[in-house]
Amino acid sequence: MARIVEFDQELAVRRAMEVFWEKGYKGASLRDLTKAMQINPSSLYNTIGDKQELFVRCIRRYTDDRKEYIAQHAASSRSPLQTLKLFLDDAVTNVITGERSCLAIKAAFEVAGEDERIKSILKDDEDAMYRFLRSLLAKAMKQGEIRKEDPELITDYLLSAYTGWHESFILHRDPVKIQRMARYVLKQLSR
Amino acid sequence: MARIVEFDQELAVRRAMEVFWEKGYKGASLRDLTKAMQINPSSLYNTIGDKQELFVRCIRRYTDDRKEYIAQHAASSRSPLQTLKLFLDDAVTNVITGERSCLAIKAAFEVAGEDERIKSILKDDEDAMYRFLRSLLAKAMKQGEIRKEDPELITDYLLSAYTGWHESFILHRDPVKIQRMARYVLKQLSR
DNA sequence: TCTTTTCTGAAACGATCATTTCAATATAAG
DNA sequence: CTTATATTGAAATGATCGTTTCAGAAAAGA
Repeated sequence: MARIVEFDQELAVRRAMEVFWEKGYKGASLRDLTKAMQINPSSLYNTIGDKQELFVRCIRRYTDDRKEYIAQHAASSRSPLQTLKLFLDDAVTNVITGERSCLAIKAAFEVAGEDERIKSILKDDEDAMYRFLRSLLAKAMKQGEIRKEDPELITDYLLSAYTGWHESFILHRDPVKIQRMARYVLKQLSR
Repeated sequence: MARIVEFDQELAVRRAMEVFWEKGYKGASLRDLTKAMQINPSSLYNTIGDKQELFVRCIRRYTDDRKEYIAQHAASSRSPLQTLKLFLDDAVTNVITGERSCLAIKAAFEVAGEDERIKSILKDDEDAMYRFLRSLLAKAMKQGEIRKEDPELITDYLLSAYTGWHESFILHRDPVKIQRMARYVLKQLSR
């Protein structure tokens, strides 16, 4: 037979993801990408495909990481409200420590209007997060940990707020502002 | 003396704005731009400047339009709550009828991390909106039209939600979802 | 070891990028 | 009308874009 593929695809995609994350889809050149991936363009095209396909893989990798996060917290033994608090803490941390914001949100605004595959992956990602939060909120309400309301509305509210926090942090770089908003969300829920 | 500038700069910038709005900063080529502006690249460089400068002008034009909107509603004779309702209606309409989302938000996520001038303009824009809403909310609270709360927090909440609505609409294209969220906001305020 | 298959690296591909050049053109002042 | 100055359109600039080509290196089976 013949030679075997030498480079680690998973690692290479992870490295490409970092480049897309920082520069955006259009802002990342194939030179940037292949340099970070430490492979030759020919290797990229022989294995993964073109730039668009690589981006799809990167977005999938990013959202898969989130799916894992959700799975972990969904199986948690903590109380719903405690899980929710942890989730909000992580959300705040994500916003105020990420230099380059959130890859999924950036991709939504940059290319989801033109690229159906990307849009579909991001939609699935949001849906998964939606189901997780809705179920969490429903449980917390049932157990009387938070005020009873339409859990779907609250979920939409949380997801919207998270996106807004990212934009706010890009413009103002004010961690306290984000933390205050998160605290307010929690206060409103338990009030 | 000499020849006078022939093309209408204001109109040309407006046309360029549409291109940036649709394709993003990096996605818009100078061919796209000058074709839409109906001018020659040399005219662009002799009057406005390079691509970045043109983008700055476009973003300024966009945010100036918003400033005008704010000024109109700030001087309105309606009650604070009525103005707020109108504002929310406009926000929903903006989200669910705009094919290309919001130029300011897209620019924030695409370039505000790297371009200080753009970031500064967008920050000023957000600050203006912030002051308008805060004052509106404070008045509405004073007059007992809505529940008394920290008006700054509610303002942050509203602005965050607006950004999130845009992302939601890009992914789901569900107008009813946006309308429900807006109605929920209002319900929560007056409750 | 030899053959066969496949991957890798360097180079080159045409296309398009943002930007500049410059001669022809148009206008206002003298 | 002439002259001086500025704008315009067409073309070309070098750089960079995403992608492909291809010879040579590498590995597995015979």
